[in-house]
Amino acid sequence: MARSPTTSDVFNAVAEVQRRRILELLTEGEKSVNQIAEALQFRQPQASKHLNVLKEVGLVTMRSDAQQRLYRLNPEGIKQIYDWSKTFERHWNERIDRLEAYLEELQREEQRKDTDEQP
Amino acid sequence: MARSPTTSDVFNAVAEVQRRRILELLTEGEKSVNQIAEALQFRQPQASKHLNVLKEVGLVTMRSDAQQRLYRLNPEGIKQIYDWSKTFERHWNERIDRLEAYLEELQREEQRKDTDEQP
DNA sequence: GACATATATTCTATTATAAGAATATACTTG
DNA sequence: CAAGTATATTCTTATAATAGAATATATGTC
Repeated sequence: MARSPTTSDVFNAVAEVQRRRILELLTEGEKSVNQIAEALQFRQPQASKHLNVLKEVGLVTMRSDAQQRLYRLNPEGIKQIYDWSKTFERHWNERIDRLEAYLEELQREEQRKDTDEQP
Repeated sequence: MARSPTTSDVFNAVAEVQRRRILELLTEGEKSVNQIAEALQFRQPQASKHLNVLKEVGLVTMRSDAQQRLYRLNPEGIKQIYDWSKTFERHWNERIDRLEAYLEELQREEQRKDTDEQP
């Protein structure tokens, strides 16, 4: 079995760094294919291909204006990734909690040492 | 040029749905390779291979206990994905704001119609 | 050391890119 | 309709991955 197609879901679509760059660029607002290609330094066909993948998984929407195709970020798609990653949130928070608890413990030890040295 | 290796970063690593399932399972706590394989219904070699990818990108850590290899979730890796997706947060919030504004506008229109019908 | 348990590695077959080059399509304007 | 502009599609090449099967490695026990 081969790897899942890039169009199978948002996770596969954003695995490609160039497509993440497109999404980041589109936070500035709607852009044409050529604007995207120029800004990110790739050739027009590559821009079209990547945009098509993003469109298929719903990460962008497209509208036509004369010859131009204007692509716009569809944030709902990225929210899927956000929601999934957020389900792990308590795990890294717990880690930070444990680290903070450890640091506080160190401080208490330091203080105890200081007061012990007093007499 | 081919697709980036699955070990190139966390985004490529979690593109595979089976690896996401492993991460979700590991939220329950540290587990051995066989426990993971059994819980997720894949064969031992596949479990080992997926776990190795996750380890290489830092999404899990491993420790040895006799013959067993115990894998544990490393949430920092998922936080990278969370942080990236979170930079788009204002976009889906704005969308919801616009939707709410639109719904309120509809309601006001309904009310205006109702009062117009009164006389 | 022989045997059992737990895990990792290797090999194969199938599938799927991603970039580049060339070409095709769609729309606009003179 | 011819020429120009903007974008999409096709074809090629090189690379990579996933599952399965078979095998190798490491550790524990008798």
